[in-house]
Amino acid sequence: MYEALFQYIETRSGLRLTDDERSIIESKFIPKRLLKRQYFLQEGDVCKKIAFIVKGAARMFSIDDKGHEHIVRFGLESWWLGDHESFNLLTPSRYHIEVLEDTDLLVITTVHAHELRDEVRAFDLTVKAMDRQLSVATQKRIHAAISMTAEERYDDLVNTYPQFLQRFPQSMIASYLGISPETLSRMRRKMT
Amino acid sequence: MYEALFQYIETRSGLRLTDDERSIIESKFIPKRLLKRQYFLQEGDVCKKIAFIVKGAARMFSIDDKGHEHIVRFGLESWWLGDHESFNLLTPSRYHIEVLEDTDLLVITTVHAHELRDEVRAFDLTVKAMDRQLSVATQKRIHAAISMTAEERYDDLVNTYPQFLQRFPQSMIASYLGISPETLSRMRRKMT
DNA sequence: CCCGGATAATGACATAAGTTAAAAAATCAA
DNA sequence: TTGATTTTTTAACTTATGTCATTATCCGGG
Repeated sequence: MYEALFQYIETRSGLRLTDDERSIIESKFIPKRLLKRQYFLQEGDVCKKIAFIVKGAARMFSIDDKGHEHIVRFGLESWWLGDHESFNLLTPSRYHIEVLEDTDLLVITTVHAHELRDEVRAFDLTVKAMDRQLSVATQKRIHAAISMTAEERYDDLVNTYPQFLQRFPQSMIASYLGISPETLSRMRRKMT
Repeated sequence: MYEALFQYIETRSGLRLTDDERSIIESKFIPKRLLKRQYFLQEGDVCKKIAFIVKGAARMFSIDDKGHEHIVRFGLESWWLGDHESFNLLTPSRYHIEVLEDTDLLVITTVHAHELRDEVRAFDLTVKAMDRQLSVATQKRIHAAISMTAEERYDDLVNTYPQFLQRFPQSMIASYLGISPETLSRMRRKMT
């Protein structure tokens, strides 16, 4: 269960974890299994935990006043779940986080995460690497949103995250791209 | 010149800087003045430096194959300039960073920034706080892009960054919102 | 294997936003 | 101040995308 996380930390940090450090990590992360359609976070709650996905899939989305869902982020194996905005500002979240398959998580609280960054250098380096990676990915997504047509954004997604097409239904891909499912369906027909 | 930066670090980190630390910081940041329309970074260059804006304004933008400019980010006093993607991945930047007024910067290299994070704890905390703030802001912007109409996005900008309307021409605001200047002009008329 | 619910595709139409071109207004420099 | 340049506004038209309704397809459970 924890093996995937150790692997992840070693790869990201470029450091080898000692047995001691592994125990520390095990003591701070709690395993949790969610069944398909269960929620990790609901709108209005403050996000006080983040989770490493060992196995499974999830989405983070909002619901607007017309009842439409907007997917801000997907999660798959070795990704993290949590609402950065709520987590960092301690404000009620505007989002839901729902797992789309039966999913195994390793959950850690804010406090434990801070402690762990101080106690295990590899973890601190990992978080820094994640922050960098996230800032790259989000900047790309913003650029895509303001400068590309829906078709170009879809192309981009197919190239960047081909696994999304296998794991998520088309209507959710459309929501992630910020277009209606009908538009995505038409685009796909035209492209083949 | 450095006073604004010291202030910024003390506020963000919640720590007081010693005279020693101030000297270290001064030794790593180089002051630089750019005149209106000069570039801090050009497309194709690798971004190896970031800069703190002491006084002035800037924009980071790309140019697509139709010659249209797309503004990804603005910069004002106490903000930072640099392309995260190029900076973190060491790839050639897809963006230009241009100052829009005569601008005073404090510039630091990647290497010096890393050293400084190790040597001055307040600086490390500041960078962490900045990363958090950035992840909040970018998540918000992504959500806005996929879930709001152009009009709602403009409203949001007016509330979140009212100073933008004073400092940047309307055509650049439109570019930042991902709409044509004509559309923004029409929206504004309708709203009054 | 068939049924029923979910997901995707399609068509007709409505609306939002882009494009092009021209005029009006604002800004800047001599 | 004035003339030149840039920015903004406006209008007519095109294109992209959304909406609503309907049909087709897929898929899992009996």
